[in-house]
Amino acid sequence: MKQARHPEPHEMTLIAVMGALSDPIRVGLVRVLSDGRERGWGQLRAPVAKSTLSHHLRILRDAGVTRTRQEGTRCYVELRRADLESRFPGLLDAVLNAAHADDVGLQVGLNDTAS
Amino acid sequence: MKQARHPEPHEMTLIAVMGALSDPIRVGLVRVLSDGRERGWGQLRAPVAKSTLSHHLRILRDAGVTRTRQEGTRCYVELRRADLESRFPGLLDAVLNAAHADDVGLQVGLNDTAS
DNA sequence: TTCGAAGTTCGTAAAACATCGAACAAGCTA
DNA sequence: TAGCTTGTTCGATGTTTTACGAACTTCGAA
Repeated sequence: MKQARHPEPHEMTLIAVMGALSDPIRVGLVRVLSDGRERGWGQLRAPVAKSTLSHHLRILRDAGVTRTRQEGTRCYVELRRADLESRFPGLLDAVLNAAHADDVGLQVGLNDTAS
Repeated sequence: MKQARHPEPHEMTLIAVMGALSDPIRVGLVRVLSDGRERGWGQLRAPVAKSTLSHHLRILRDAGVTRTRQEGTRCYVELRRADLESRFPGLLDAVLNAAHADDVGLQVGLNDTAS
């Protein structure tokens, strides 16, 4: 479990980001992270097997949408809001607003832990 | 070749639109149409077979991104800018700006016809 | 050092997608 | 009517995506 590679802003591509955000589970994950707070992997709740959740988080990470930090055996995920905004201005907000208005990604949430 | 069905604005889904806009050919088509002018099918130039182009135009149409109008054997395509804007505010512009800055979809263009 | 917890990776299977050429349907035109 | 033009649809193929469980790796705890 080595530290995963994250793309620099200039390495992000529109197509990869659009692809990453065209799956309801991943949009749900992004919504959960949209308050800017870093979340523990285990805190994330989605109706898929953990290997599948790992896969989705990888797609988001590889596209540059999220950043994953390792700490011991745990890892923490956060949205790369500023990087996305500088690279693709307005895109993330437009998607988040649309997802909110449309109730996309509600199947994803947080486990009830002491926040 | 009956008139194709187009989704009403309330039938459009974010996921379908994001999916439609996560392919470079389709982003290129949207860019070509982004000046708001209606274009003839035959005017559209993309490095794929015509059956494939037809497929891409269908994905865009089914997602609600474009409208296709039939006239005799010809058909004409246009961007549904206002519908998209009302349904997903800011999304199309963000994608178009990013695509422009990033040179996404340049393989798509117009045939040199008397405009 | 043995065990459990946390994620990732692997192997696999099913579905979706992109692509092509061929066949087709519908409307002009000769 | 016969033929041409314009796009769509069909059938096939290879790739990508989503998904699962099992196996694996790391680290922390007992």
